[in-house]
Amino acid sequence: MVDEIFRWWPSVRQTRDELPWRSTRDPWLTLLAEMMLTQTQVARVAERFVVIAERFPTAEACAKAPLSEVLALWVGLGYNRRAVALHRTAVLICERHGGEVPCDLQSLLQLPGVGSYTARAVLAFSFDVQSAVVDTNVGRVLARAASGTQLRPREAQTLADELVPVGQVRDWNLAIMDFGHLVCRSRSPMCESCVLASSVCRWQQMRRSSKIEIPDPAVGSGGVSTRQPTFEGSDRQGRGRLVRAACLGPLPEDELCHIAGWPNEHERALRIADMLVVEGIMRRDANGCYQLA
DNA sequence: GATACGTGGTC
DNA sequence: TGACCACGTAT
Repeated sequence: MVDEIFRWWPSVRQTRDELPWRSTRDPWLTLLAEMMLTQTQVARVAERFVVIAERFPTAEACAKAPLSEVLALWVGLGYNRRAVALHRTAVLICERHGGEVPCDLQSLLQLPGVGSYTARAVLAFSFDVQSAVVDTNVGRVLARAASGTQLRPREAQTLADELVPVGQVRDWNLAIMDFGHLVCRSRSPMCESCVLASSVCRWQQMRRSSKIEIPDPAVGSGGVSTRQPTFEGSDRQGRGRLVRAACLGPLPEDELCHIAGWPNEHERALRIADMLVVEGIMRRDANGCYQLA
């Protein structure tokens, strides 16, 4: 599988290398990019990454900035609690590691907002540590091509670790992610032109030798995300509106429900605002107004 | 292990 | 056009 994907990769590599975080191996910028990319599509992160990376070229620069500035830079990306985690992580990197991103898995996992994927991404992309990243794309490739069956997260990680070629950690992880994104896509995978289809891919083998349709092994598999409830009218939608509005100025308590888009649900808006306070995204000022923390 | 978490894009 | 999809971490 490794050889086939590496033979395919050059056809897309140049384009993919234009993504701004691919032109650096700086550990802090890699960590910043991966935290921004958490559950957020590449296309929407690209522009904003350039802005934030320029403002916070080091962990120290981020740690010294007020959280409200980090939040204001973040707004529009979604999952605003990641901005709080980023700021805390920057502070912790300064306190615990002298301002340098740690290069071991355990230390990285201690940082807020850094989980299995992000920690390994930093190791693989900026430290050349033997390590495999399993994001939704990689998880899908592994389930379909390497296994042919659903994988638990642990199994997916183990499989991924076994594949990493010595001395090509960064390139391999980028290549398999690109492959999952562009060829082994979630919907309508390009099996017709896939370099794995004729030989390696277990799912294709099963489909060829079976009369009935074989279900996609990537569905519900480890590392592949599950769907979520409707956004319209959800708490998340109201939260997003409150945080966005708070970037422009303090929010009086009695206006919260209108800003959240629920004119008749004052209680609900207040509950959401208080959740934002608990999460460290907002705070109540002396006037009882809500503003960015 | 189920659920919450934001926004923009596709069909 | 409204349901569906991409996209990891924390609890």
